[in-house]
Amino acid sequence: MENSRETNLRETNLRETDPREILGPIAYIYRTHLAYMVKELEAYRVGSGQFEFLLLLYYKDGVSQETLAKELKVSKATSARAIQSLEEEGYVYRERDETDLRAYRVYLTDKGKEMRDIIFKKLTAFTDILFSGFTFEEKEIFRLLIHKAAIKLFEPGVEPPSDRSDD
Amino acid sequence: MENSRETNLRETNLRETDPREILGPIAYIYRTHLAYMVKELEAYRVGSGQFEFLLLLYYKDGVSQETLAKELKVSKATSARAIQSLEEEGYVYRERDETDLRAYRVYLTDKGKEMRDIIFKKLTAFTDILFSGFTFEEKEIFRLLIHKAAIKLFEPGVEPPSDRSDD
DNA sequence: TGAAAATCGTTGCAAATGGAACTGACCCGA
DNA sequence: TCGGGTCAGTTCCATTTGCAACGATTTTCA
Repeated sequence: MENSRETNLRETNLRETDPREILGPIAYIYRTHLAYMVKELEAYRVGSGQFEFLLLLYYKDGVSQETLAKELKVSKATSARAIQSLEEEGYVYRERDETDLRAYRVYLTDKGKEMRDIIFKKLTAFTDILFSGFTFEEKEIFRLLIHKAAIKLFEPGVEPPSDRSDD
Repeated sequence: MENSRETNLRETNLRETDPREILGPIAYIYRTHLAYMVKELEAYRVGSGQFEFLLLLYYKDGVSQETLAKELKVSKATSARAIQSLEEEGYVYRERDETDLRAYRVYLTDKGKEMRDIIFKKLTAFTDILFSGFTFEEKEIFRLLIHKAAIKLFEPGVEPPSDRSDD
């Protein structure tokens, strides 16, 4: 909002984007995606919230439960229980952080690493449906824009917009 | 989309889009959005899953619980309980469908209609954060693309991709 | 027409989730 | 160094959710 290029456009903000047209599809895709993965990974005893932790570990191995919670935007209680389940199923193991005895470091087991291709195959099958009819450019634009949007939420405390003086 | 301009490009589908880069941000935005709305609507005793039903009723008043469930991609049990809560709080009321005595028709009360501006204000505040730094064109492109993606999931039965012969 | 199948809604049950309280460990400043 | 504040993790409790079974109604079709 601090650059002035946009404000020079003659029809910049005449029409405000309807928030339902953004958040509705996001919720719909999220729920469909979740139900899809639950069903696909049921045979591996990987529950609804758990595969996202595996996905995160695939490129950030050895992080703490709290880090996982923050990156996935779930409570640390949920993170603890998901890791516990994954540990019981043999997908991850935990070691105490030697430099911080409060924290664990969560690592993938061989079994956990073997799930990578399986999970990715399921995810790709889903995004193939999602993106059927998209050109490659459209996929890239979408990827860039949704990333650009999501990182706006990443700082803690974006959510409380103001004092609730509007009611 | 069916034009062949893209297939002439030399590097069309060489790189497959990483599904995590799509579904990760979607889950993150969804959870942040949900937590945000729960907190903002707590004072009105509108729970986490309930405001989405109100949003749907704002442009589809008088539909059945099952229709609401399908449009929001939740179970009909969840839909029934959400409507029950909204009814107890005085936001909606139900009438039996005269032509189908199994079904209800869910209508907004005056109190429910009054919530519209409040909910929209909260939603807009959230999308303002989400879209801060977006040009108007980017917002529109994003809106179009996410809608285009979501409707791919709308047909029942898209999720089961095939027989599970991959494990 | 009449029985089987499908549809709408409800409820019991199990799983997932967040908030808050709690324990143990770390950190910072007087 | 020691005491309060912070942080990682766990657990209790309440809420939310989906699935499956069920009752009541409607639809289908032979």
